[in-house]
Amino acid sequence: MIEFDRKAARTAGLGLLAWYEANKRDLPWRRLRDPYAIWVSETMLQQTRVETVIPYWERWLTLFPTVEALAQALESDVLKAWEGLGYYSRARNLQKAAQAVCERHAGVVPDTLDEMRALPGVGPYTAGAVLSIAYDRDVPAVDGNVFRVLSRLFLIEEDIMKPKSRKTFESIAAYMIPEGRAASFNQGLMELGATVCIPKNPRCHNCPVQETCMAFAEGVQEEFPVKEKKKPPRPVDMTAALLRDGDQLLIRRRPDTGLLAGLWEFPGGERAEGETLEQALVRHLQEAHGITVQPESLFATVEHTFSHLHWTMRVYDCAIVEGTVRVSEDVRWVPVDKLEDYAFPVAHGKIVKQLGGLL
DNA sequence: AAAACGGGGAG
DNA sequence: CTCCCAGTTTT
Repeated sequence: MIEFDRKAARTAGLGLLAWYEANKRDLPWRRLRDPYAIWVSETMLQQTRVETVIPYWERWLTLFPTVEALAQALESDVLKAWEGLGYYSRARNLQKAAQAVCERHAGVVPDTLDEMRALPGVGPYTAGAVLSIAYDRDVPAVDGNVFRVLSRLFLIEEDIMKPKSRKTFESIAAYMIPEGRAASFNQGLMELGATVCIPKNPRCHNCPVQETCMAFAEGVQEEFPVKEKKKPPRPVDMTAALLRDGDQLLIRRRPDTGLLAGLWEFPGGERAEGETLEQALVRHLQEAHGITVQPESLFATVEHTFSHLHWTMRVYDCAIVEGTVRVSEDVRWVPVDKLEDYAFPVAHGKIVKQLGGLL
């Protein structure tokens, strides 16, 4: 099984709890006990910093104050409210989950691990976080901060990138929970990781559990957690077309699955092997919209890095030399000053920003 | 087990 | 520039 110092774990659990109660940050979702509001905050906080989330969370609770409101909202409004937060499946899943909660649980966020886990977008972390914080259940909530803090406290050398190591950390975290106090303990563990036990240059001098930290005792806190290196983003040459009709520009909605699902963009696509950028653009517009275009001038170059790929997107001012665009629900001519009504990924939003003096 | 899935902030 | 963050889903 897992080896760790049980006595040290209990001591650290209590120390962390006391430290959190005395030092917790005043975050807006900590002022409420509404399970829905907490669930929304936990979903937004996935891979996203607190400071980034706060304004989104406040706007979200105004737009969609209840599970019912979210369930009944237009998906386009949901995506617009999420615009810029990234990982858009979180927003789509959150709405689907809200609809499931209305159908299966009469609009009440479930209070059991199994029922929470059954909702789309709710994994082991979010289920544990909502159950402990909103319903005071003594279950662990293990995120990146917890991996880091516990790996240092107990000198755990397992690679945190491997799925199986989650169980190790959940077991330790579960053991450390002071009975009935998981809400504060779990948040304390994460708070310590976010403010003191940080990845680089951890502030061990004002750590409440320095006494029981094995990594600090050996001066190796910077070496933890053990994490395998991930591959660099793959470079992709992307093209996009500015097609004009009077004061209007052509935009289209991306497919419901895959990268940036459901967001709007300027038409174009990846350059294939052995193709020039202009050839790629002409091919994509022909294939997708049945028109032949002529790239006339380079309007802008936009760089954007995702976790797994890097776009260099060339945006061309184009003329349609043959055919007519078939408009639909997902392909529209939109006046420049109405573009802000649509949810764009950041890369295409950069294009919108540069459109100012165009028309 | 590995890859896909965004975006921004810190050093 | 590199690394990393209150992760989940799909392959």
